[in-house]
Amino acid sequence: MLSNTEQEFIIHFGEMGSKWGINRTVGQIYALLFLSEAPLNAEQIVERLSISRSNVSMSLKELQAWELVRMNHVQGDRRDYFTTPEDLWTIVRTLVEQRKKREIDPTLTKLRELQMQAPADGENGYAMERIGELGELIELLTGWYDDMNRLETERLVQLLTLGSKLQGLIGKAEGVIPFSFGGKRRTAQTSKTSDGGAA
Amino acid sequence: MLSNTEQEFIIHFGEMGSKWGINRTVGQIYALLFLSEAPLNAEQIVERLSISRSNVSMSLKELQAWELVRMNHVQGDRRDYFTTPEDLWTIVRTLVEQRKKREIDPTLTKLRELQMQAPADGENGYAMERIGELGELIELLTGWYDDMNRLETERLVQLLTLGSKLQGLIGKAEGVIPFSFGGKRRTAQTSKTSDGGAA
DNA sequence: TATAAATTTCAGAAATTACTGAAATCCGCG
DNA sequence: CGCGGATTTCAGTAATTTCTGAAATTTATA
Repeated sequence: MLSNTEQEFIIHFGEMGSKWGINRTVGQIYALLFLSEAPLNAEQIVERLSISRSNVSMSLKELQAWELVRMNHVQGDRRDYFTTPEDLWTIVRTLVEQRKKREIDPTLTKLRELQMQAPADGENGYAMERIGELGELIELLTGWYDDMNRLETERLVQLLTLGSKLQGLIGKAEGVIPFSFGGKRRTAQTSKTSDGGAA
Repeated sequence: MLSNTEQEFIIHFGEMGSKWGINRTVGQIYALLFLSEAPLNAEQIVERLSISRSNVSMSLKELQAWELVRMNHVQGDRRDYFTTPEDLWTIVRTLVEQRKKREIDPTLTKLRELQMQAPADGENGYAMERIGELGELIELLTGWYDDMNRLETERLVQLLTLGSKLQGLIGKAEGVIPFSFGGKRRTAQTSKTSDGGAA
């Protein structure tokens, strides 16, 4: 049924999925749909990947929750069919957006929360400093991401293609550096016999 | 020993780690070191996180393999001490570099390999098309990443801060769009009764 | 080289996560 | 309404991953 190429691709994405915290089956189903021109129904996925019907059902739900797969219907067929978006840029945008939503945003929230509830009067200065720095870094990066995300794909590709050539253009805008990352120094405290300290 | 803030931060990063395919303990150790001004030795980590010595040993090895943690030595002390880099940008660069090396590069290699071994004479045209597209997309993105990575941090921050303001400058460079992502159309084949097809 | 501290290895236990089959639910249509 | 196919749920099992303690190894120095 599946060509050798498809097999290998699917297996690769199954393995890759693991490294991404996505389970193997989910990765494989995604890969299968990605390579498939026509939408597939659950039964077809069962056949092609040799996994149980219930596993397919649950995995598809997961993929839909990530908005990586969408459901279609075919006239005169009660079954649900599934596809991935045809446009790869749509896929990239969704992936980044979802990971941001699930991983970055909650972390930023947590960091700000920790800063709020901190006694403020210097209890554990270094840790608070680091938490603050990390929060600012994340905000810089997500701010930039939001900007990029607003661009239409064509513009985005232009920017990406320019790459470092952009560096030349930089001088023309104000050279404002708002944050001071990299300027913090750590006092390399030697901490001898620190094991028995206040334990 | 650990302040409440540190506790929460560490627990958060343990949980986050899971979503990243990194195990909880590894995430927690990293978080602990990140917040710690002074380098810590294995025994101190054992105490603060209440995990076994062997677990600490293995997790530190993993973190070192990722180059996210480095080993220091203190005069007159035989034990190994560990720290995270003080500069957050160094951390970001390492993270991205490592994930690229472990996840993106092997995938690109696999895609190219599949393209090579494909019968070329149109066996399974659509899948091959998609594999090609995906390869090109990844190359565009990693090419851009390489460019950015070459920039010194100060320049990089400038670029990130400018964000979409850059869009205005774009017109000044040649508006060459080398790839045609998003231009492919899928024949939305209806595939009735496709379940019994060639099975 | 002997010794003692520090670290690593590794086999098995514990915990977590993934997967299945059976039953329940849903849903369009006669 | 009730039939039949499609889908979902879920409890139990399988598989995988994580973690530990004990033993082995490494290493600095006496």
